[in-house]
Amino acid sequence: MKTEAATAGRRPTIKDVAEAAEVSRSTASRALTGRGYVAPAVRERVRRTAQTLGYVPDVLARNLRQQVSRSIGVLVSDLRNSFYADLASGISRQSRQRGYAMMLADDHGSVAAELEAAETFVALRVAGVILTPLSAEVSEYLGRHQIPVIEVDRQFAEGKQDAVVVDNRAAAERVTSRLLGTGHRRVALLIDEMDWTTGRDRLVGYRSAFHAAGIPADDALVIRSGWDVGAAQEVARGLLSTPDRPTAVFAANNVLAEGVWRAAQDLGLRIPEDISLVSFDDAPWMTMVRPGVTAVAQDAVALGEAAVAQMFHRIENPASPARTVMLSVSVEQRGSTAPPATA
Amino acid sequence: MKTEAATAGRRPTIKDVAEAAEVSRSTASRALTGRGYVAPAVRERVRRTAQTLGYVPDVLARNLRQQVSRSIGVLVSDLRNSFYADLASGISRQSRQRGYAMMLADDHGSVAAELEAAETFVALRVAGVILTPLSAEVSEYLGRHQIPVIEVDRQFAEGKQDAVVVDNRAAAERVTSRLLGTGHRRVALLIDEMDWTTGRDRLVGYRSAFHAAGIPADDALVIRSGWDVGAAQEVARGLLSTPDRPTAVFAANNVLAEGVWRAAQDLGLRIPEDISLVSFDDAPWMTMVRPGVTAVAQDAVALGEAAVAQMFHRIENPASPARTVMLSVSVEQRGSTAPPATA
DNA sequence: CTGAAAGCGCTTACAG
DNA sequence: CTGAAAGCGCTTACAG
Repeated sequence: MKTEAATAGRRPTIKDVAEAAEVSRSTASRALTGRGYVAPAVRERVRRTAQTLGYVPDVLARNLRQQVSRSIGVLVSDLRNSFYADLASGISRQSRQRGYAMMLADDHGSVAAELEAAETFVALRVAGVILTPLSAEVSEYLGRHQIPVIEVDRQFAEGKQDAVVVDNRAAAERVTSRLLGTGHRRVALLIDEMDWTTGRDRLVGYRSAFHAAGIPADDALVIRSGWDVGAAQEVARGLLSTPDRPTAVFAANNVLAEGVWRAAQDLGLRIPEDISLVSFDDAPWMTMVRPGVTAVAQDAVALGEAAVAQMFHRIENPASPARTVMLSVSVEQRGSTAPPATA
Repeated sequence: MKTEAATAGRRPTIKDVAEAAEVSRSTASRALTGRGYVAPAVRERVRRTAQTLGYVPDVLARNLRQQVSRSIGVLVSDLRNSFYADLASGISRQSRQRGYAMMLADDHGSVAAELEAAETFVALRVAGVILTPLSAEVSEYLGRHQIPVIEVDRQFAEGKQDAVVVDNRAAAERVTSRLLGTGHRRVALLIDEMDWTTGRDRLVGYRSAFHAAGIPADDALVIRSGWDVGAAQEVARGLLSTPDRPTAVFAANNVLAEGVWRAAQDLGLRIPEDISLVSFDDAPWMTMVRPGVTAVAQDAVALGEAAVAQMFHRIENPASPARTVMLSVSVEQRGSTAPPATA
């Protein structure tokens, strides 16, 4: 059974299988897909033939014919950041379980790269896109091309678009309240952006903790930083060098927390005796250092899985209203927080 | 210019563009792809029409017709491990730059999942696959289907298959030699596998350092551990509790190093006074803890980029002999290593 | 129960 | 300079 395909060195197609099994392509297709009738004996013969030829159907061609898509596009900011990597991991596992392949791209923070990746996804006819958006345009663009979009971690068009997020406001309020409750008054917030829902809501939660405690919040303690460790370290060094330095710092994410940690080391400040530290986002190093760093822990893998679930919900109910799924977080209480020395 | 596509709510095809621009599909195609002749005025009209219709060509259909593939498959062990995430990041960036989309899957250590993912890649007709192999079968399987394979980090068929790795032997010898050179005699190797080239070569390097120094190696100091932090921590706790405990531990990867670090903390052992520690693989936490951990640093992003380069080399030179690319590593000397107390 | 024909969205020799 | 026709690999009503 030497087929032409084998001789020519090209991949066998269904035509090769059909010829070798001496049936038509129609029958071969029905035998292999299991859709439509075919005599049991014939089906067996076709399947065996496919097996021996090493035939693997071209699912791209199949999908084209069936006018369906079995892949999803995933677009995150930076795979080297463990938060996004975990997210991708959750999405990957969950989507493969449903028989969908994952196309992954990262935009390394560039709005242009983000849009370019979105265009690629449209051209690839993915069934949907899960992304951590950098701009409002990208979701709009994909929506215009009728591609379901799930925003994860942050949202641009709150309530207009499906999203999977955590309750940033509540979590920020919770950890800030704890600090205030143990006697801290000068609690600084180190933050790198307030344009996204993440930053905005964390700021709001921080402020409402002061309000709830009846303590006036000092806006000078809301410190803006660049987004990388070096920038945060420098800003934190300045903040912690002032005579009336805060007694506690709430870092709005794990990168900023790393900057604060390093700055405290640089200045010889002891944690928590001289300064308490809380991080939004947990990270592996926070349990390695002494003392451990108290952190708001998001389960990024679960976030990814929930995004996939929402995506399929959307695909099955195209007309249902936009939904925002909120996942809970946990606060990992560690040694970096304690009552202030002066209290 | 209300097209049928717009009215029906389906995506515009080249047929819609052609009709709206009042040309044939052939001409529309030539105008949009730039291949083949078309009158300048006509080309402009077609392009404008496509623009206003929001036409995005289906690249899957195009690739089917052209019998080419513009995607690569990537298969790693676990995206949540920063080494693999960095690898994927390098591959992603480099492949998009060449106009290829990346399909990503992770096998979470399961040989069955690995093979399943490989089958999906064949069905998807990827141009090639880059993977961190778990078994010899997967590369064989892909090879049988004429899909170029690049093995990264570890190899199964050394010299028979393209690969991008680091010189594990040389690096392991280098760090072990340094320990011996500063007076250590009882240097343990903590290792989780010796079936892959990674583990095997690190062991060989460790041993040849002893040989080169003329010091007899004690095989009882080669300690086998499970692959996760908990297992390593337990094994290390046993090792460090013995009366004749080693004066230095060389952990064969970053997960094992974390286990050793935690075990030392558990036992109240000071690093480096009581025990020196070296890790193969750097990790963020190693610069956060005090003292920092001396590590062999592999640039995983660069590894990924090199794998993509090798993949395109292979695609362009299908018959060229298998090539193993070896990337250099650096040794990050930090505070966790010092001469032994008794020296 | 099976096969001939059409067609998914695209490109490309080829004829005019 | 342009369009009709064929065909990539597949599936699916439909006729027999």
